[in-house]
Parts: sequence; C-alpha cells; structure tokens
Amino acid sequence: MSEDELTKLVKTLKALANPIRLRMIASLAEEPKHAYALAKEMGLSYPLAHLHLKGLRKLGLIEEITPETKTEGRPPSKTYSPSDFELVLNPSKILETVKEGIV
Amino acid sequence: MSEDELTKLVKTLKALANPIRLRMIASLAEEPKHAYALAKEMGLSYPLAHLHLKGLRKLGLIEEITPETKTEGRPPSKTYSPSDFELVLNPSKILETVKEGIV
DNA sequence: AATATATATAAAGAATTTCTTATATAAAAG
DNA sequence: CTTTTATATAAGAAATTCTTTATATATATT
Repeated sequence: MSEDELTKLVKTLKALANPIRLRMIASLAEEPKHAYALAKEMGLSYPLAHLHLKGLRKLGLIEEITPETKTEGRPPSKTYSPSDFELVLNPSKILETVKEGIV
Repeated sequence: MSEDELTKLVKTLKALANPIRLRMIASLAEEPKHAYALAKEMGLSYPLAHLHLKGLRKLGLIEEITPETKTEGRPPSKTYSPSDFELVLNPSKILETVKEGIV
C-alpha cells in the first residue's frame, strides 16, 4: 500500500495549510517545548494542540527531542522541535511529482 | 484591509493542497490550454474545473495567456498557463512569516 | 489532600471544502 | 438549425476538517 508522491505531497501541504500549525512550527523553531506549554502559550486547549501536533508529527514535520538539559526536575514530557524539512514547489516540480512512476 | 503574510501563505498552501489542482498545474505546465479542454482531459465536469481554476487564478498560481498561435479559427477562449511561482518553505521561513510586521 | 502540570483519546458539533446539478449565454461547425 | 465547443455562476448535497467537551491517567508542588 505504498502511497504515491502526489498523495504524500498533498498531505504535507494540507498539514502546512493551517495558521495554527504554522504558528506551532514557528514557536517550536524559536524554542522547542512540550505540548502543554505550547498550548498555554498559544491560548489553545490542550486537546486541540495535541491533535495538531499529532498531525505534524505523523508527517515528519516536527519530532520529539530528548532534551539533555531537563528544564526542571519534572520528569515525563515530550519536547517537540521542527524537523529540518525544506519544501520547494514550482510548476516543474509539480509536473515531476504528478508524473512520478511513469518514468 | 491588507492581508497579512501568514494568511496569504495559508491561502496559497490551501490552494495547492489538492490533487486535482496540482494535476491541473502539471497539465498546464506541459501545455497551456483552456478550461474546457482541461476538464475533458482530466475527466472532470466543466463547472468543477472552472471552480478549481478560479481558485488558482485568484491566488496568481495560474494566469491567462494570449496565445499568438490561435489553435484553430475558434475565437473566444481563455488559455491558462501556470505562473512562474516558486514556494520555498522550511522552519526558518515559517518563523519569519509568522513574525512579519514585528520587525 | 488539593492544585497545577502533563499526557492521551473519543465523541459530538461546527465550519469549511468539495462536488454535482441546474441554469444561462454565445459562437463555430456540420 | 442542431450539435459541439466554450464560458460563467448559483444552489444544494456530500465529504472533510476543525474545535470543543468530556473522560482518563499520572506526577509534582503547595
């Protein structure tokens, strides 16, 4: 059930096509943090933040990092950071993606 | 009512986050054509094709071109071609976009 | 012990997007 | 003059996405 490139691209674009998710990536780019702190900072309910983060993580746009410097003595918390992704899109790239496999 | 960069980016990403619209751009990149021909080629109803094209045109992702070589003697028809856009997106760019205006 | 921090998920409702059907117009070809 | 090519839009249905509310669990601080 290997997914084609076009489907994958559409999923990635959908994940990015949302102001909350973009602001999440921006915030985590400034400083990695965990879901709860991010939710509070952004004025979102935790379940909503969790849902958006889940979507971003699923597509590999953010990842869990193991912070060497534990912020406090408090233990279980997943710290998120943006993945080092780069998306470049122009008409030729789109044509290539749509035509994949036919090669 | 000038729209901020983040809103504009989200709109562009939404416009691109759809398989039909991506295939449209790909098809027009291979060869510019008008809406009716594109709809037939892609197996879409004309109203649906028109709707998607309208969205792409509104965001400047495709444009009407005036073809020097009229395909046939048939006159009124808008020929579409992808605009020469390039979207580059990575965590830093997203951070910049989210932070616009604060500069 | 109670409160704040922290995670996770499901269910229901709200909002948005997508798609079809219908309608209208007009010119060229057969 | 009927069919094919061509454009444009509106209304409603269908599907998807987004958001809230509720529930459950567990540790740390006060």
